[in-house]
Amino acid sequence: MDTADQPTLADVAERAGVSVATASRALTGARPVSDDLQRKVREASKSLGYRRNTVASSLRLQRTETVGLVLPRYTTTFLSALIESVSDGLEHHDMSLVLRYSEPDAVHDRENIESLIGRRVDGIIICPPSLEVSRESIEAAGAIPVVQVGRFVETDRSDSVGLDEDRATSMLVAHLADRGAGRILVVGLDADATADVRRIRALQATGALRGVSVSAAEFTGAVLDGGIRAAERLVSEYASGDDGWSGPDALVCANDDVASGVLAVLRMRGVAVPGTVQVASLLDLAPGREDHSTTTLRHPWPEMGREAVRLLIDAIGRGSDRVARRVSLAPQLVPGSSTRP
Amino acid sequence: MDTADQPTLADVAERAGVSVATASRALTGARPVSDDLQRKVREASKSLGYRRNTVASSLRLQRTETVGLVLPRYTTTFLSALIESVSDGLEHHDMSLVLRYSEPDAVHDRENIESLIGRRVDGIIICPPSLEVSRESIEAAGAIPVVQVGRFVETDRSDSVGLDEDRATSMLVAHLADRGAGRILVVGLDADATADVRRIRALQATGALRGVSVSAAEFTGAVLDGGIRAAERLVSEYASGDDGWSGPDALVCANDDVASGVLAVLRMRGVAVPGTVQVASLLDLAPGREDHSTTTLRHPWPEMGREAVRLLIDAIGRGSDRVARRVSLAPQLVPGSSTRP
DNA sequence: TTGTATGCGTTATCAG
DNA sequence: CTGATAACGCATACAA
Repeated sequence: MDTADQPTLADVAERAGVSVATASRALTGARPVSDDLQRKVREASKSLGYRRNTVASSLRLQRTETVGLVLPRYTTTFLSALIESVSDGLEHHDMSLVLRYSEPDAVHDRENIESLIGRRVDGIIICPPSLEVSRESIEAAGAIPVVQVGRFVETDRSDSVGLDEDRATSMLVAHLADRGAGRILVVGLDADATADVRRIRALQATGALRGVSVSAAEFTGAVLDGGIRAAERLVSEYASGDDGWSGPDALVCANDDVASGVLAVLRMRGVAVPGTVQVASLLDLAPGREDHSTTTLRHPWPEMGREAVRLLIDAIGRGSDRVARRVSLAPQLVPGSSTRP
Repeated sequence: MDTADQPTLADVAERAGVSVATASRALTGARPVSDDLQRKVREASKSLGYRRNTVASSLRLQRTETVGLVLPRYTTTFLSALIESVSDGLEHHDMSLVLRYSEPDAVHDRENIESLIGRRVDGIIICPPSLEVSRESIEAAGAIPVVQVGRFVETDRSDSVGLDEDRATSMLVAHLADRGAGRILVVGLDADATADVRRIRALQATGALRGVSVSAAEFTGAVLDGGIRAAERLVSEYASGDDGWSGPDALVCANDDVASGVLAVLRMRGVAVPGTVQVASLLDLAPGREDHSTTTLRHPWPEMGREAVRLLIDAIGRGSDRVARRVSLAPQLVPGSSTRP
């Protein structure tokens, strides 16, 4: 049996006793077809188990109904949330998703883009793996629309969607200030890293508006252990005798991990949280879990994915004359028992 | 400027002063081309920024160098590990990955497959979202090779790769028995669910070989809270006075979450772990984290992805005369402080 | 070794 | 409304 191949439109047409043109029109609905032939074609199609060959169609239409998604290979919950929402969004437009991972390495990144262009994807969504390196990859895309998500590399024409960092910090500072904080210490941000410096400055800026002082603790690492060490230093420095506390009245941690470490130590050493010190985190590491032990900021990855798709579809539709758009999404403040009610 | 289009092979050929055939041969290396023309074509190609149109190529070759990956939409770390490893594996073969999520719903599942067939993917890797529903979807793939991964639906021709469940349970029981356990209680498995019943039976079977009794606690849920409740019942039932314990000397939990709950309660109530009772988990929920607080089994998702790709590539190469292969991978035992050294 | 011509499966154009 | 036919861009059988 050599009929293993999929039936073609010609097969359908023959079976229905019409031309391929009519068969095509009947199936796509691009042009009106008489009810009679319409029915015949549909029947023939069904009885043969015909499925349109997307490859041929793409070649003819110069459009693949496909978008490429390029992600750095951090195995985090964030990125899988992003993948899912992008996949979802595309599905609504009957588009497919081709996925590629990139190392933080120039050539590989570039190859990914090239390969996607070779496949003639209609658009690309990329989370730039490296801020120094990805620009030219992105620009290599040329006429095909690109949307950056999460991270952001300055380019001429690409849209981007990211977190509204200022909003994030101001939400958190406001939350603490509203609950009586007057002296905030930042834990787990590295004053030698550009991105972290920006965050610290942003915290200080909003702090100033609320009359709250914000300073950064020495960097001890942005993981659980770093939180533990930072908290132990705090306790040895500020906890005097029993229940006395001359330290900051609020701690802002880089993420939930750090906050967990901090919380564990403070409580173990008898420092009341949130009574004496409030603790909050800038980044929810496990959006799945709904334990409200720490007040934290949930980054809107699913929403970012949706927005990226929206921008991309729009850009695809609109052709080449566009202006770069940047959309920033606010994080969600998830109150927990580490700050006052 | 209407030259926004990508250059075609014809453009390259013209620029190099050769026929398209020669240009094609020079670039693909399918047939020998004189050094001189070889060079000319390469140059022309580079200077024009030519990139082979994969769509046209696929149509001609009847091969897309693409595989579809269909996943249920559980946002777990497991699946992202799977995606990554599949993506990796495919990359080694210069193949692309098109990703689709499926609901546990028949029509949607079927549509995914149909869409992939329409795109003429060379193969499909699928984690069946529902054991009842996916069979016909899989069989709809017809001539194109399918590999199931993680879950397994009985079909005629599809390969599959999964966890070696028997091996998993026996590893865990052996680990506990080697450390003196003689009476194991299973926590967090549901004696009313088929899959769980099989696990319980498997535990009992290996227990019998080692002279260890295995019974299952009443099902209180397979999450943290379930572990807590189960442990509290145990304590109230078996903890007599101070430090007396007449209960099981080992607990096997459905997953790390349950184990965490159990551990917290036991330690809080003064039951020594692993001194009096050892605790282990059947499923490592956060393979990323390296906290060794619980002895647990790490499921080999990355390896499963690799294996799935291997099977698929092989099946694609081999054509239609194949026999269904099933490969089972052993989990990795990660010792932690909840069992004895 | 190189060139010419054909077809992969669809869709759009242009006549009827 | 319908049909014949010409692309889409590439790779190969066949001829030179």
